[in-house]
Amino acid sequence: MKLMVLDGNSIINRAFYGVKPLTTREGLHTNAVFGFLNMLQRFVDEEQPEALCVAFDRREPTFRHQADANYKATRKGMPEELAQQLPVMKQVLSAMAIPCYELTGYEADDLLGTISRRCRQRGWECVVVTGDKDSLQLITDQTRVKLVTSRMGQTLTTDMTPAVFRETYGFDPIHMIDLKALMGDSSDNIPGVPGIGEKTAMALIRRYGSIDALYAAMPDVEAKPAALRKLAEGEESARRSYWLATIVTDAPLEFDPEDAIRQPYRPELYDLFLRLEFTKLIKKYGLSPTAPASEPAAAVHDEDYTVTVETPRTDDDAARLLALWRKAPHVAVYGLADLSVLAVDCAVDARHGVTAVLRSDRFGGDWEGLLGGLFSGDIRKAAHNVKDMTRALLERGLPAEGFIFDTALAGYLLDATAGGYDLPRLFVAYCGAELPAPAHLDEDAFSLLSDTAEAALCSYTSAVAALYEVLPPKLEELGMTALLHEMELPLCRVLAEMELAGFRIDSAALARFGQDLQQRIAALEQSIYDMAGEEFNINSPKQLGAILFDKLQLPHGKKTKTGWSTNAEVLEKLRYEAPIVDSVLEYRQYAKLRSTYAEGLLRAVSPDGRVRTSFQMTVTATGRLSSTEPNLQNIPTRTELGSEIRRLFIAEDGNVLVDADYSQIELRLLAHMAGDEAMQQAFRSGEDFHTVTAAKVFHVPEAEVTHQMRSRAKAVNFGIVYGMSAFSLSQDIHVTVAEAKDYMERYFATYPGVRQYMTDVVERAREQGFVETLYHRRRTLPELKSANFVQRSFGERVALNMPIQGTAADVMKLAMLRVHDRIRREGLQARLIMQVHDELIVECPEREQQAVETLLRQEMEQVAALAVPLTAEAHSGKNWREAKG
DNA sequence: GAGCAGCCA
DNA sequence: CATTCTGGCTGCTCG
Repeated sequence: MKLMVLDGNSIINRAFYGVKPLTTREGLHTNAVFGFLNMLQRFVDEEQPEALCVAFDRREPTFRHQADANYKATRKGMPEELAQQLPVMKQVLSAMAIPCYELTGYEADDLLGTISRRCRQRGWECVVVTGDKDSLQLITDQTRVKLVTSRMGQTLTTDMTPAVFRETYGFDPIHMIDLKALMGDSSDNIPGVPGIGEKTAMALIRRYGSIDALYAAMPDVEAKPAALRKLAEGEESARRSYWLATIVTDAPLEFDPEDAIRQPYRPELYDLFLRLEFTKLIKKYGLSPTAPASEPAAAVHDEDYTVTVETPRTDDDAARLLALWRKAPHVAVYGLADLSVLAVDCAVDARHGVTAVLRSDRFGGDWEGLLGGLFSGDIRKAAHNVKDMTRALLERGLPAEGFIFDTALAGYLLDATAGGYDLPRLFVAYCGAELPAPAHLDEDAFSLLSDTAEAALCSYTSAVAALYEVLPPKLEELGMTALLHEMELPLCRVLAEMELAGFRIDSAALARFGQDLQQRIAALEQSIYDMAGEEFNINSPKQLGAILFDKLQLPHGKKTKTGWSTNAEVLEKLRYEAPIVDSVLEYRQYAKLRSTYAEGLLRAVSPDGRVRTSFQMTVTATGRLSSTEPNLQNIPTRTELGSEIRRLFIAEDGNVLVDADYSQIELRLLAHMAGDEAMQQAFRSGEDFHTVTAAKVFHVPEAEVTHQMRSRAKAVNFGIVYGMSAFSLSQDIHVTVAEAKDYMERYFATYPGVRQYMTDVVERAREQGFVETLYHRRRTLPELKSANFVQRSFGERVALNMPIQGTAADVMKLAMLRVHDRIRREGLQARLIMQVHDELIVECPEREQQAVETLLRQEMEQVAALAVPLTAEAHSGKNWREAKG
């Protein structure tokens, strides 16, 4: 028979810090409970114990505290969010019929000791699960300690048997007590022998086994004279520490291993999980409600307007609804991400509406037919997050047409810096009321809580309908109607197809690349430790700073909020001070490539060998897209090694990648918008713009522009777009502030229209409270009115940058629509697969390569008519790096 | 989650 | 006076 006993406090503590905060609608914190249950499940699966129980600490002082005033005196209390979850955890365990033990005057460790001993007496095997190394002293042939550690965000367990322990420590488990008696424990405030550290203590215990044997051998103990003296002086402290560190195995606990034999869950577990909103767990544990849920009834929304809620069950029901929807000027749709449940809100007349709740689990007819009808072009739909709905539909081979409005996109256009556009938030902001029903909708919630989930779904759908009444006039007022209908909405389809297409990646090669890096990292790690004279976590800026600036006394540069900066810029300057710095820089480079790119990307590869990013349309303040899970817009390119990653993004067999990018689109837009004749002329000349700028700024013929002159001109060119100061420019190109100021002065003299534009745009922004792009995308700028200099300056830089970056984003979005459309019109198999702000990637059969290169260049260049030419270059290759040209 | 670091345009 | 260049996302540490 096997019993597993958990150290409740240790495990819940790990769960708390390992799981991101979760709160229920009632405001109950649940992350630690959730994490605990997940870990518990894992342990049970691994061990399959016949009996299971949990031991907890009590708050009251223990016998150790009473004997020693200092014991654990420096311990910090647990955070309130965690403390709240302890009683809940115990309730859950009780509902799972898992006994919990706690005993006044004793710590959980003592209960673990006592429980494991009783198991031994009964001839049972015992597994102690804890994150606390103190318990290792309990290891015997019948008692194993499952040591839980967290590394890199995930939970690892090590099974410590007597053999594994000896292998690791070099002495028997019971002598953990002796070790602690010598070295002490700062977190528990156990003194040990003052002056004896881990290294010495380990060596002594390995040699002598116990403190009794050690002190018996005095004064002939093999140790340095200083250590010997400390040992002699510290004997009393060591004996006392030994006693404090010894776990009790005979606590007066009413316990018999039989008590912990597994029992079925109790019925109250369902309600408890419901309150904790653990709907996934309800399903996983196969729980069901004690009382049947009631059927939904018609919902009355307000006095004059009645809504009937109905759920179609047959094809006849569906046909009737489809006919109704086709006649209506529009309907509002909202549904679960997997389209298993949807609600469609439709006004029948001024006083009456119908909300249809389409449930695949309740529908007996042709479900695909129903969805196919609903999402065809002859029903006009307002929805929330059209791109995601389109992706879900296309993924299932269904049509995705007739979307006439997107509440999330509208919210984004109206206020690009609002921070989020979920329905409850939009409803409060634009309809001035809370959403009537709570917002906890996912597939699991739905299958379990039909009435509440349906009510929530209906209220969400009615919110979409209500927002469709209020938002369009607001958009119209700001001149953004076209932006929504001609740019953002049609782009949803393009992006959905791109996401679905994905990007093929050579995952075997990526895995090898990661392993190579790992080897290099391991070697560097060792040499860094050698140079530092100790082991530490190189990934921790705090620990690294301590080594570099305290121990090695290297000069420190910039400070951060928490200490001295260790970033690449600082380390670069220290390169020649100490060889360790170079190794750290190299280590950082490899570690970044390995964790973010090799491992990170591998995690995201689908079984078909492609990675599928998700494009976010409502995140950036300027109108750009962003890419998440994984982010494919920041794949390395600047360093040789980094760009190896790009080599692993490849075309399908028989296909090529065509990569087209705009050349200096932001500067060209600046030339256009600022109306600067000289700058426009420079672009029209077709010469290299940075060289032309350098020639003008430094008053030399273009042929005499040096590499350094060009790169400085380039830095000024880019800096201008960001509203850069002379100080930052000086930092950037490593010259004095005075020189930087001089360069900027000469730049403005060369392109006077730019200075005028910069003054005008900020002034206009101050008057209007916003800036906008050529296509009327808008960003409000309350910062400009701030009394705080930092805030106001930020506002000014944003005012300069947003119209340029934002117009570039608009132009690219329009180009994407045109490229997508032309590919379709020409009947090509090519498909757009990526966008990286000024770059588009198309994957196509080899035979289409020429046509696609031409098409991309033409559509990108001709999408906007500006005072300067827009130019795009296209290159092809078998992989991304090659296609970059 | 905050803070740091580092990757992209 | 205190700062010092826009817009993103991810991984890691610390607690």
